[in-house]
Amino acid sequence: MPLVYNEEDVCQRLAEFFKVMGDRTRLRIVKSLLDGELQAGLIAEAVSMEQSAVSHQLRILKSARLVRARREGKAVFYSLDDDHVESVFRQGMDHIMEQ
Amino acid sequence: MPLVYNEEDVCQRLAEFFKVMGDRTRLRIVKSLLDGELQAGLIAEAVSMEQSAVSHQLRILKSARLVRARREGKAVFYSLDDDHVESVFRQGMDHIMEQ
DNA sequence: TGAACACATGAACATTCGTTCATGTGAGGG
DNA sequence: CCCTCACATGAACGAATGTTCATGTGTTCA
Repeated sequence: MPLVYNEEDVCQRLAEFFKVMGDRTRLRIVKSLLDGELQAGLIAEAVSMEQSAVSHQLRILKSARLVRARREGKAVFYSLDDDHVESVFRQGMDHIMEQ
Repeated sequence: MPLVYNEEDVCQRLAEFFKVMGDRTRLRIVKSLLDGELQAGLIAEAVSMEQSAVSHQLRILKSARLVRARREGKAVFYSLDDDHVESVFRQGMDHIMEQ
């Protein structure tokens, strides 16, 4: 894997990242994780959605490295993967609040 | 228009914003505008795409207030609408460059 | 006014996406 | 072992998305 990506690859990968952020359900999940890790079931409760739908979205968030999972017995805990996710979330808020 | 939005609305509007950022073509357009305004035709040239396709995407970017347009004679010049667009772009880069 | 240029827009099409429903998997308790 | 709990996954369906092709709009200049 090269250290420097060409413009095409960068925009492609960046687009994939933002595409994952570009869904209301996934953003509500991310939002529910801003204060720390949460058990999968509680996330579903927090966003008032079916467990299955949330699980599908968690899978997408995990594949894109926006969240990470940790198993503890029967439960699985999810948390934001790195600080940039929160940064982007908040910068986006700043943008939509403007004007 | 209220000053404070409820969580649902925020995530909805935020998702719409990121959805617009979540396309390779549009990101390449945004990228081409990082250094300042550019004539529509030159943007199409910069991203090596048909004028029509770029125009459609510019429309979407403009509706979402990511870019703004300025007409000067026959030409139309586009530029990023506010600094948050660039901030989000760069924060996104930081994220995908990590690891 | 009419031709040329720069750009916008509408229809149509293939593709992608998110949800639901049904079922699968893995861990713990009895 | 078998049942239950917590979560994951696959198929399928309707909805949304991005491009192309054809055409429309608006501005300049002869």
